[in-house]
Amino acid sequence: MNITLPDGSVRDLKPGSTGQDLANDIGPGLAKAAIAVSVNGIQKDLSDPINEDSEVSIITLDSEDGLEIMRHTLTAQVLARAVQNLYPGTKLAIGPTIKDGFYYDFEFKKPISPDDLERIEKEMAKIINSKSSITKKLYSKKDAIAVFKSKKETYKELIIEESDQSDDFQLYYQDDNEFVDLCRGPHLPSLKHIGSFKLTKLAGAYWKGDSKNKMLTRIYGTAWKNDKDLNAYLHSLEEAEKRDHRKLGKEMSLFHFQEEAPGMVFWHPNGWTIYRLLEDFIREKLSDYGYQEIRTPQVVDRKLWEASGHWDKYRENMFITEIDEEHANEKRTNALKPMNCPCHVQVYNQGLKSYRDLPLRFAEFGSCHRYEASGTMHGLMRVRGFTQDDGHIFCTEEQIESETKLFIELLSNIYKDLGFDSFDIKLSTRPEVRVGSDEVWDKAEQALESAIKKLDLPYTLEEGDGAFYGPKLDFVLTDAIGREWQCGTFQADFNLPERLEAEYVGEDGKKHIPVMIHRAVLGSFERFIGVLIENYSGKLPFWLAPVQVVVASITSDVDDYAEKVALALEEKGIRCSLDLRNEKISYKVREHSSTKTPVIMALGKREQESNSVSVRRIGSNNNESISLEQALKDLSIENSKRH
RNA sequence: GCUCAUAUAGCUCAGCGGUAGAGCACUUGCUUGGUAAGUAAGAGGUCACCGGUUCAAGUCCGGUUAUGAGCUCCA
Repeated sequence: MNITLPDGSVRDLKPGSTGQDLANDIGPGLAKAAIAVSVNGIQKDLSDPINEDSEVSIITLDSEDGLEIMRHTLTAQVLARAVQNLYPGTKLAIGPTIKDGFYYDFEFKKPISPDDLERIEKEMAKIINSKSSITKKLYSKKDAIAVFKSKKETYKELIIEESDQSDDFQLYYQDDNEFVDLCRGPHLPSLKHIGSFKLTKLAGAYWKGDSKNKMLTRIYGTAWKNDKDLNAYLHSLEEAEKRDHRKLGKEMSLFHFQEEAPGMVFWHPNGWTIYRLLEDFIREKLSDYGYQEIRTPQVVDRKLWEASGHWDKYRENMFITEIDEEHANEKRTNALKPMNCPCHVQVYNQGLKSYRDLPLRFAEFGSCHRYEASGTMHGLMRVRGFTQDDGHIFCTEEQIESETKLFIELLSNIYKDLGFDSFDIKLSTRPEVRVGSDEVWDKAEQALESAIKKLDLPYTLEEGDGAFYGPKLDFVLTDAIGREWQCGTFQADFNLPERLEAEYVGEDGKKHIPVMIHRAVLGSFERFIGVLIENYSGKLPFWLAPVQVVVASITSDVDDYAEKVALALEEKGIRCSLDLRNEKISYKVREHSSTKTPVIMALGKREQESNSVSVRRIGSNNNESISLEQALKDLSIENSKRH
């Protein structure tokens, strides 16, 4: 049979030859490095026979695929075996690979602590040292279940039982031990191929990801080809930690949280400056795109929430308020608004609307409160009190597509100015439980999809992930350590307008129900600022920096000149602070650099005599001497460019 | 909400049964120094909160609250 290699060359091998035979045939170096093969795009064990003409590539640890196989073997064959050696009776659940590493879920008889990880690592090293070969056997469903039943591996049994496969269950063995694990493979042919690894953390995880199920213990780890790669990865994690907005928020004095108001931000002057600048920026953009800004109440009677359906479906997330009985002369229950939409419909409903009024775009920087589960809070990214750059578009079904297109343009435009050149779009389609006819869903899903396609943007489809009231687009940004955060959103809604009796008079003179589109670009100011800080590592662009320039005197003789320069900057609308402290200039430079001030102007006798300034930019070790006049001109221009 | 962990000075952390510690920051003195830490002294803590064990509790145990990492859920 003919085997075609990735470089196009063809080798003639006997049918039934294995990947290892092929590697041997190519050369001794590869024969040693080979860990698996890809046959016609499907990964196979090196020991699997190849029976017909195929395109085959040999996988080694030099490829991402190879690393993944190694991580897989490490978790399923080494970590799992080590844990069972040390803690007999521990049940195995699942152990997949993830980005840069792997995890394994166990049910321990007694809980273990993070200190145990070191012990497990040592046991793993011992197992790897045995350099055992790994072999696999195929079992029928019945036999496979019997194997795991005898070992009391209830989770494995369940996995096999629930599988629709009837035979060829792959069980992997090591040659020096009776350890066995079910696996779809492929695995390393031998433990000698394992590179460098480290167990990183211990956490709970629900069986099958369902919070109704039992919580298992998950051990996370990372693995690389060698120590060098492992250390580089660990170092990159440390670097990412330095960008954490919670850390930078403290260092730059942007905001804080405290026990009395969990999940609610205390904005400091510096942080609030960023917030306001961002709000002004968005306000201008919205106005350019035909939105009218409104403002609606924070505390609203439960009657409205009952009408909107929130009281039924969302109450566990709402802060409910009651008026002190002693003082209230009316008894009513209110809720802090968790969303702005019902209030926006109230504004829409004032006065009769004609089809000529549509699309009608309302915007509100709406302050919302949601009682989030305690474990979900995360710095600015997930809070209980936040402000959305919310907006609702009332339009006809026919207008959905053009509104989608217009919105994505607005969003891309804003994201680009704020330093995000790329973002992920997720299109979520109809869920099983939903309102509205299939025809309307068809139309809405098509409208959303066709708008993204016309803009030639990549997107991923999340089938069945839409809201019960309509399909949606989510716009996702990534934080310093790779966690994804949904920021922008665009959701068509066929439900709420009807519930809250929104109408318009159509061309036909009859009343119709408009479609309502919920949309936000930033999502929430809080989250977006968190992502923004991490994306810039705190080094915000000039226009967004809370303090744009620090004017620092080198000796006290030039304090007067420094004051003059600061005043001139302020007159140009530049936010500056004056540092006349009795400290050396290098001390001042260090301090202002660490708080990420974009520009430091160090002023000494030379500058005073020539009416100039020395400009030092954040991130640069150089400084440039220019005339004060030129500096004022340059910085004013820079300040007016908002990107 | 669940699992595990953590909570000591403004910040970062050490101390883990026997009179509260360090570095930085802060205040004051000396120093006027040219681009990432000049120098000396001083001040600063009900060791998150509530209870228990003990002659004695930051230190051991239990609970509460908050925070962190995951899981679940979401902007």
